[in-house]
Amino acid sequence: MSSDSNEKKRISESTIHRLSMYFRTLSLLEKEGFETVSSKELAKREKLTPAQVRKDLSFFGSFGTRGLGYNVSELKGKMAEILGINRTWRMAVIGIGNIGSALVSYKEFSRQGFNIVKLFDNDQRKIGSNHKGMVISDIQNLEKEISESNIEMVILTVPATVAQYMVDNIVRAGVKAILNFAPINLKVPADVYLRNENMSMELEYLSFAIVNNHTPKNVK
Amino acid sequence: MSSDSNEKKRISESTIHRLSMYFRTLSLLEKEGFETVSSKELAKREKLTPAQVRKDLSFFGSFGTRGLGYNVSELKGKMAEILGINRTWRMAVIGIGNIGSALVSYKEFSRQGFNIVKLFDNDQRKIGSNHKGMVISDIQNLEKEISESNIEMVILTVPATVAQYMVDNIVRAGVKAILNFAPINLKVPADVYLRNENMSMELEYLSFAIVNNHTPKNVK
DNA sequence: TGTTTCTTGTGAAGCAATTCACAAGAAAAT
DNA sequence: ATTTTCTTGTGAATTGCTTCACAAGAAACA
Repeated sequence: MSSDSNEKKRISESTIHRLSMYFRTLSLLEKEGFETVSSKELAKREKLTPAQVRKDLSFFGSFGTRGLGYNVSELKGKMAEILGINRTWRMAVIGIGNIGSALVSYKEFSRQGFNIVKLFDNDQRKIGSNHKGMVISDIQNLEKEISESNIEMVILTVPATVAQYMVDNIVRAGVKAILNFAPINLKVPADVYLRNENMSMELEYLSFAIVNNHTPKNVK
Repeated sequence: MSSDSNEKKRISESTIHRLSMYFRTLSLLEKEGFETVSSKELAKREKLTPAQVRKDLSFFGSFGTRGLGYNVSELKGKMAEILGINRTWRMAVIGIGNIGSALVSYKEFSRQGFNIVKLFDNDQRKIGSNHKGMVISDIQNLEKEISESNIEMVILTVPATVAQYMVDNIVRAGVKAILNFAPINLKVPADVYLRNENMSMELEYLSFAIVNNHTPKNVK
């Protein structure tokens, strides 16, 4: 038995993040012309141990050949499949301010198949205007427009004060995943996935590291 | 003894991130008018256990009063001190593209004392122009200008292809901490702290979660 | 003043993640 | 065909992180 969805393997957050890293590195290796790669080489590029790499992969199957390593493009494909990025995702950005509008033009997202297809704002001056080939919609119509346009993930870049209110709307629209940039703890129902991108927190980590001469560095 | 810098306590990354969260929540509690707070209440707001909160704090001292809890503004002060944000930091943003220029205007940074005081780019059309009250400098002069202006941290928002080259310059300029947005594994000397902000990785996590019906959700 | 109630701070226990170590399998070399 | 070399996949050991559980201290109250 293998990909039975009832096998509730509890995969750790770190393992998933490392899969993303493997995917990225495999893409690079593919470009560089490598046909195969060993866990040793993969580990070296990620600053991990070979055992870590093999263990991570082992949660999902056995993809290698003993004595030889992994086939680069095959493993890349497997990673994409596991991560759910062997397809495209339709996304909306909510809040077209500084960060929001920067993310709309962020090439890395579309390159990975995360396609931003709808923009929302509450500012009358922005609503109806054209932004990177898309018309900015009124946040008032969010529920209706999101559920009609098959959007499964949203990026939330609104001020912290209104973030929870927006989340409630987003959830009602049937969205299942939210990437939140507002520095606030949001509440979502158990079946909705929420990730917080907190950039100040990263700077605070650096600040802590400098001030305390912290040793476990270069993490994440 | 207690705050001796030679006591190399190995504080985990997660603990440090939680300190940031405590700081944020304490600021909120202070605004809401609370004088004291218990580990129980703090934990509830962060979706943690009270023991976790107390253990985290215990690495740095004992700040509470048994039977009563913690004094909100005092603890907030301690957190700021530990995180090194009871001061301001002079920062530079390198690469004034979409993301870079959005971060220059990102209020949350300055609110936390991370002051962006210098901008760099390599685009002749941008160099010399005024951006949010600052003149964009030529990346050619980075080493000289950074070391002259007392900058200890930089935000790196350049394309992945030139990121390592820029890091080498940044390091030579004496910068001790880098927040990198380029999706690439950078090499830095052992005494330089590097954090990677990888937004695609967060979307990939969400994608994984949806596709695999992942259970440990709402983490970080 | 004495008793009750509350909450901290922290060793010990429990759990989760990482690394070790090696058998097993496959290719390459002789 | 046989031996050598290489590298995977994985239980077992280890390390690290979180939670438990409780003594100790402080306030509140009678």
